[in-house]
Amino acid sequence: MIKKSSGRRGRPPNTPERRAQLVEALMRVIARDGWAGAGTRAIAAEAGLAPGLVHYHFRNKHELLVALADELSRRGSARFAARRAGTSGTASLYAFLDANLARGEDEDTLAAACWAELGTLAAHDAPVRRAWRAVLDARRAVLRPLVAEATGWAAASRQVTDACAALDAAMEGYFVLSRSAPDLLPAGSAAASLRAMAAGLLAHGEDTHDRVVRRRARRR
Amino acid sequence: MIKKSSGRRGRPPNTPERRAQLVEALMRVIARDGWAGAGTRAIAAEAGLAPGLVHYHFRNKHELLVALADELSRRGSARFAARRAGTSGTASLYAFLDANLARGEDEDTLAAACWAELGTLAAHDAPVRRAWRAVLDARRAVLRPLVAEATGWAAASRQVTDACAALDAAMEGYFVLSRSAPDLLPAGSAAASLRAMAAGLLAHGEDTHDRVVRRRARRR
Amino acid sequence: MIKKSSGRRGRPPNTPERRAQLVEALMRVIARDGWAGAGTRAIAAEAGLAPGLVHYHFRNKHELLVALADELSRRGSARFAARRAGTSGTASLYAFLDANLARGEDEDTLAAACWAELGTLAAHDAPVRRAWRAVLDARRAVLRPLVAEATGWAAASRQVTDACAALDAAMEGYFVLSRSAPDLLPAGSAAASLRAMAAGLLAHGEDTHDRVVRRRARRR
Amino acid sequence: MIKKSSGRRGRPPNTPERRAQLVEALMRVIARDGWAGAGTRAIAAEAGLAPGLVHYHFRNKHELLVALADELSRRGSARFAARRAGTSGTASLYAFLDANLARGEDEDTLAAACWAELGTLAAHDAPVRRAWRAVLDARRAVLRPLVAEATGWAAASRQVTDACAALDAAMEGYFVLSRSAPDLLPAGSAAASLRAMAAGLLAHGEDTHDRVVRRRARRR
DNA sequence: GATGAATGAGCGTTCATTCAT
DNA sequence: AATGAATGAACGCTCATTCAT
Repeated sequence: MIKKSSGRRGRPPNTPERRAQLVEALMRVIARDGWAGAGTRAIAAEAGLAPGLVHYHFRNKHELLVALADELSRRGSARFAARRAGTSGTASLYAFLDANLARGEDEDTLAAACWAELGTLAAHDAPVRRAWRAVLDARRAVLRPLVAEATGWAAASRQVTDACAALDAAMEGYFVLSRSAPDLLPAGSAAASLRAMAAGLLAHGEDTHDRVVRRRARRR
Repeated sequence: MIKKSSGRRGRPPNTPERRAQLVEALMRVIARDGWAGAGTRAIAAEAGLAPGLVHYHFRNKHELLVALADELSRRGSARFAARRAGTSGTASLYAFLDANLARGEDEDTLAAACWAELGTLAAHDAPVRRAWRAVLDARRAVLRPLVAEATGWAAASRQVTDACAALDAAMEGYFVLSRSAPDLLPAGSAAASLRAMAAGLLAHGEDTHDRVVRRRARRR
Repeated sequence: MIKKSSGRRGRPPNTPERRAQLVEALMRVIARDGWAGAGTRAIAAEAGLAPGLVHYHFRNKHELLVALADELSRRGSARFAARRAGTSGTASLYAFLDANLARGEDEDTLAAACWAELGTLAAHDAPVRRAWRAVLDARRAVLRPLVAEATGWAAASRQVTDACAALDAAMEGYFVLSRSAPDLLPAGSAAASLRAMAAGLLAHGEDTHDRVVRRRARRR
Repeated sequence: MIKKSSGRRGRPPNTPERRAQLVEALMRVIARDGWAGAGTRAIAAEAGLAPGLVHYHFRNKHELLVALADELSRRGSARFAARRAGTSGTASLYAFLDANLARGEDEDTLAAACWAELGTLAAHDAPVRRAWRAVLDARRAVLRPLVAEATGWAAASRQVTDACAALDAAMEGYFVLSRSAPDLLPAGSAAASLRAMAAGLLAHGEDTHDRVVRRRARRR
């Protein structure tokens, strides 16, 4: 039971810190051993806490996973915010992609590994899927206007939707490959290739856009 | 050693059929419940066989997983072979991409789901990684010349390597998303977007290629 | 197929050969891996036969173990018969002890290992105990008159019984130690020490005998 | 590393008690059903505990077995210490033999049965062999000076070594026979016969000793 | 809040035994 | 007689979860 303040007596609640501590430990364990290696005991040990604490501060493992998804979301947003500063148009879009895949000081290997793992876990576990999906949707809410701005298309258009999906997919795939076959990804190639793919998508959408517009014009 | 007599009489072996049957069952179970749900008992039940049979026909679970990787490889090769017939140049490349992602009669949802699962499993399990990687390498051996042919670049060049990696990543990501968030992928968008991204990669490589060539020219 | 003659119709029964073959294989497996390592498949493999044959020629594993006990008994009797030839009195007794423990051409390491294993198995398995006990009783029937002859005591006397038990125990223990701690038994020490222990038993019995006789005399 | 906080509060550990409880249960199960019957579930049931607890308090079954060996060693030492009090020379040696085999208040049937089982297990299982052997060596370290004192021979001499081995073997064998054929061992015969055998060994060694001394004298 | 024991279901695997061919 | 597949119980072990202290 998460008793929040208790007024006077008793010790001060430290549940938020403990939860953060455990989520942090979970990230490290997943990055090292995958979800299969993330038993409650292993997580607690990684956090330097007693095993029983996991279920004291989290109802169950799902909740811990959901908390992890939130943390990943926060980190991603922060990275993007830092990179976006002062950009606009296509540059903003590239800043978004770089925030996810570029090597550098703000690169977050742990988060990438966890995100890849979550993507697969989400397939079979409804609560996890909901949390993972929430993050994805939040990210999409950021990405969509960027694509719209970079192209001039309507944010709700099919072209934008498809391009966003494609970029999501490419990023997801890079996360997976960078864990399971890192030697296939020359350092720095991911961010550059992603920009190139984005460019291809925009150009393609452009063509489609033109065709659609022309077709509509003809109909009149 | 007495040669097991080798006389004819006796029950005829059926291990190949059983192995295929079990691999097939494993695909269905993984597609439905993920690797975490693919216990030996569940696999046997899905195949309609007794639990003990799994370890009668496979030395252990890893071997079953390796057999699955082989099967995925075979299926992928077959799909591509069918789609490639009579094409050349960029069309062959597109045939390759479509073989992996296009909707249609030859689409293989089960295989895609398993492949996504394998990609994550491979990160923490050396034997699985070896099997998975062998498939990836085989696929790369097919993809590389296709990209080279479509662009005129040297097959061993950095541009080709990066483009292949990018296409691998995009496909990988589409597999993940199509399981965990299928509603985000409008039917048919994957194959089209992948072509667009490929085009972007080729154009980008073209630029790089030109720059490299020009730089070399200047050096003289 | 090892079809021997076929007389007329049907094949000639070869169950006795097969049984011998399997018992022989069992001895080797037990000597190498102990009873715990003697699975039916391992036994069949050691014999170069198909797994199913074990239960074709034996009702179950117990029966195989009983057959092993018989075989051990036959071998022991044969070794003693060879060594006894032309001896009498104490020499016969020593021939008996040597037949069980002396190093030499007729030494049977496999049999010794199996006998040690059987001794422990017999404790918890009634059918095995019966077979093992039968062998022990047969051996006792040989040993008792030897002790009686070497000492002049009545074969049915308590002294003889105790001496036989002590010799049985010492032999049993030597079998165990020679497997689990062979380096503690200097080559050749077993047979010599056993003779010395036997001598001690006979002398002790002598004392007891005298005391008993004297006591009886006094009573009159 | 965060030091697990080490605050006082929390459930007090009880692993030592539980381990003792489980070792005790293991002894009973082995005495009743042998090692083959000593599955983790059976042991836990005998101890009145949940099955999972076995592996909570012991890393694995081997560790439990090693703990059993330690316990047997402790019990044997205690019995001997009690019987040895105030004795010297041959009487101490007899006290040692009686501690292992005499009937009486301090007799430990369970321990004897387990020791017999361990002796056979040790043959094929390296970790068990190490534990069993450690006990054997400790016992030998006690026995050797006793024999040396009772005879006046050098503790490191071959005669002493052989005599110790013979006594070890005899005790080992009595343990086996007392389980698998108790009716062959009249109550009380074991301890008496063992003394007699020991006497025989000492006398025999005496002869050998004399012969050796004489031979050396002649050489001069 | 915190600790570490307790619980029991489930996992991969082995195995004696039975059965179809 | 022989072969090799089939069966299901059991094993050692792990784990999320619960609970007493």
